[in-house]
Amino acid sequence: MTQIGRLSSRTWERLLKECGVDAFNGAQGRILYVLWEQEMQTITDIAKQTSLAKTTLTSMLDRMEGLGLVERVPDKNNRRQTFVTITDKAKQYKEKYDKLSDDMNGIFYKGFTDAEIADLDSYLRRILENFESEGI
Amino acid sequence: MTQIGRLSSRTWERLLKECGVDAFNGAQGRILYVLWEQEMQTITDIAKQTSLAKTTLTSMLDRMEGLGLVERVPDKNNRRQTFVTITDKAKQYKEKYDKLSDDMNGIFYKGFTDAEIADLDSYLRRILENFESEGI
DNA sequence: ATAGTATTATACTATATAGAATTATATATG
DNA sequence: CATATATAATTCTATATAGTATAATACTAT
Repeated sequence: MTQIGRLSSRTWERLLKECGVDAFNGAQGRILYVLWEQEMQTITDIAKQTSLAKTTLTSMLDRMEGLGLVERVPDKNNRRQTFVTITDKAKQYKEKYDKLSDDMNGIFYKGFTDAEIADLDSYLRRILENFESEGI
Repeated sequence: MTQIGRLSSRTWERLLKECGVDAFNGAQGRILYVLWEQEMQTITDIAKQTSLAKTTLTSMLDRMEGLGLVERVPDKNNRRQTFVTITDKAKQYKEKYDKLSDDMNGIFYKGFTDAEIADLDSYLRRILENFESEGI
């Protein structure tokens, strides 16, 4: 699984570059993905959904803020926490992202039936739950 | 799968540390793993088996050489290539590694039957083959 | 009130990862 | 033989990732 992770990460970076998406890279794209689902989220929320450490997100979001992809919005009710929201600029890339995401899946799941994909998906979810139940 | 990769990478690092393995870290352990299988390999061989880029291995092997885990041995028949071999020091850790690897699988596959594990394994191999057939 | 604990995020630091360009060597071809 | 091409590894550079330590704020129990 580590190997697949590396190969798909590199392929994903390449696909983005080849299709002229130079506004963000692969890792940033994965963060944008969860923000497209829900525009306003705390850093802890994003950490949970991406399984990234919060320390990683601090610097990632710094860079993405510099690129004009996201903005930090202080929460007035809880001054410890900060909301992150995507900018209009980032929103414009969603369609292209979805298309490339499909291309990626095309490589990934070549020769798989829909049932097999669903099957694998359920295995992966179970593994994620195993980590969760270990408090990881 | 990216999420699982991150969680298991962090868990793997933690397991090694908790069990007092401070001679190498998780990423280095994965390289040692392929060298335990076959002691003498070129850097290109290792790159293929780990799906790491050769540039990554250059610096990884530098560090590991510094730690006394591996040695570079020039190939006398082909001066372009370099063999990498594990040291006796590294060999001593194999048993502990295997034990921790089992622990890791225990978390990963909790609640899985043997048949399900084999099933998932075959899906993952197919995905790896998909990348290979794309020349990735 | 306040002391202790939990939560949220960041700064700092170290390692991992990989692309582009480069160097050295080997192999193929005219 | 000379030149072009392929292969193996490295250097250089940039980003991603996460751990430890820290700071600020919120919550809880007395």
